[in-house]
Order: sequence, then C-alpha cells, then structure tokens
Amino acid sequence: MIGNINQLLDNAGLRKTKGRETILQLLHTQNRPLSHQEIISRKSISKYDRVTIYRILETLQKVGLLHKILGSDGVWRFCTHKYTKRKKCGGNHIHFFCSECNQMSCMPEQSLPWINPPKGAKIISKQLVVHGVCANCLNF
Amino acid sequence: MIGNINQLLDNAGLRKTKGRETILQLLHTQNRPLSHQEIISRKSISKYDRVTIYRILETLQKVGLLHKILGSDGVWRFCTHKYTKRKKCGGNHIHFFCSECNQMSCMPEQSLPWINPPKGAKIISKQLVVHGVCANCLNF
DNA sequence: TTATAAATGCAACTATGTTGCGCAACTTAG
DNA sequence: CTAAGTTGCGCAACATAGTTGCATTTATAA
Ligand SMILES: [Mn+2]
Ligand SMILES: [Mn+2]
Ligand SMILES: [Zn+2]
Ligand SMILES: [Zn+2]
Repeated sequence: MIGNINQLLDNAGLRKTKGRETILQLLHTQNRPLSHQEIISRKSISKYDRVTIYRILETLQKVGLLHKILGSDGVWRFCTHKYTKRKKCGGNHIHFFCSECNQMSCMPEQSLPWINPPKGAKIISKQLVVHGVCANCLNF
Repeated sequence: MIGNINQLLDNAGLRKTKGRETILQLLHTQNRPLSHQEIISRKSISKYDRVTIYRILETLQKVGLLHKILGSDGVWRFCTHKYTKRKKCGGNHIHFFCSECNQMSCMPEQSLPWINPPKGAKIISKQLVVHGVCANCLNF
C-alpha cells in the first residue's frame, strides 16, 4: 500500500516526504472527507506542524490527488479520489454533511447535474452539499 | 416599500427595529446574496455594531425572511427570498460564485435536483454552489 | 407611563486558515 | 562525494469570520 502511495506522489511529480505519505495513506483508508482538525488529531500525524498539514493538503489537492469540499460549518474536508471499474472519480459527486456529528461523506453514485451557466460566465467547478442527519446520529 | 418591510417583520413575529428594517430594505433592493462585509460597508448600515449585524442576519434567516449560502471563500451570503408569479422561493435554487470579484448571484430558474438520501439519513437542506468567473470579470 | 422582554453595543474570545522567514532535507551538476 | 540550488518544514505572527457574556438601551404591551 505504501508503495502505491509513493507511486502516486511520484506520478504527480511531488517529492516523497513522510508527512505527505502519512496523510495520503490516512485519507486512502478513509472513505470520507476529513477536516484538517480530524487529520491532525490522528496519532500518526499530530507530530507535524499545523501549517505543514495545511500546506500538504493544499499541495495534494492542487495536483489532483485530493478533492476538497466545504462543510456548512465553514471547514474544508479533504478526500482521496476513488476509482470505480469505469473511470476515475475527480470528486465530481454529491457530498452529505451531518450537522449532528459534523461528519461528511461522499455520495459517489450520484453525480452533479448539468448546469446552464449564467450568460457570459464560465463555470469552473460545482459543489453540491446535502445537509442533514446521518443514520448513525438519527438512532439517538 | 418600508411599510412592506415592516409588514414582513410583523408577520414573522419580530420586533421592528431600525437595523432590521435597513438590512431587509437593502437586501430587497439587491438581487444577489450579500456577505456580512458587503452589508456593513454600506453607509446606511456601517453605524451598527458588527455583532448586531451578525445577529440580525441570523434572526432574519431563522424566521425564513432570508436564505444564506456559503461561498467557496468560506463566507456566508444572505439574500431575501424572491417571489415569482407561481410561488414563493425559499432560496431553493442554484447559486453562482465568481472567484474573481467574489460576488455571488442566484440562479432562480434552475432548481436543485432530487437527491436520494444516504440509507437511513434525513435530508434537511441542500446547497449547490457553482464556482466560476462571471461575465463581467471575463471581459478584463 | 411603567414593567418586561428583547435588541444592541462593547470587549473579549475562538477557530480556520495564511504569510514570512530561517533552517533542514532532498536533488542534481560537477 | 561534494557543493549549489530547490523544495519542504517549523515556528511565530497575522488575518478574518464568527461567537459569547454582560451591561445598557429600546420596543412593546399592560
Ligand atoms: Mn467525495
Ligand atoms: Mn438565492
Ligand atoms: Zn452524523
Ligand atoms: Zn465576477
């Protein structure tokens, strides 16, 4: 797995550092987007400086290894791209945000609708965040 | 117009204060969501304390007189509901955010897609923000 | 008019994220 | 292998959005 991770960094033309590997590794084992806070509070990552974490996340996202989504709490979450049999997923799907536990999840099976841009405008990206209460939190 | 505004506050069961009237008035003359910053920098509003503005916006939004949308800059924007011949609009539409001028606009003609909730979860609301460059900014 | 409840102002605080800079680590040319 | 150049990291300081507590003022209704 770690070899795989290094491969990703390599392909992206990034230097392989322990911090990047660890974060990529962590996000790969999760199947939901994690916030900076959620990431840095992991044992394996807490030793890094918070600024370093911010920069690593920004870097990984810029080269396309992560996608990021803004929760309705104003906090960014980061997630590795997932692959289906068909094609690479660039994070181009709906996300769900539970306002009880503040956890975000991907809804990869539902993709974003086609959108007619405002007259003369150029669309770069879209984010559809569904806000609600997750199954877990509903059972309490 | 100001009579109309007072009516709205009244119907919502809110006290009529100069601050609330002025802010509602301002947002009614705009047809795009304004941030706290954009609002407080208006001459007519700059005399109020920033905390008061935050609280007024929160209050108006809670009773349903405003809808709020989070921009990809992490800043909330507030907008009055607009009415069409057909029906009341609860802000249930797509929003466009220009990353050049940081201005948000409503796309009321395009409504949000139906979304299949995650198993066992309850959906409360949705926000679809389209990120791009507006017509104005493209011409420079 | 007066009593009550709600709104406002002010100060302090929290939280996320950014910037600048010196030092360390890695890469590459010789 | 070594030195120079480039990139990443740690630390401190900063920027900005939004919140909380509490004293004071204002709106409303008795
Ligand atoms: Mn996702
Ligand atoms: Mn709108
Ligand atoms: Zn939850
Ligand atoms: Zn623009």
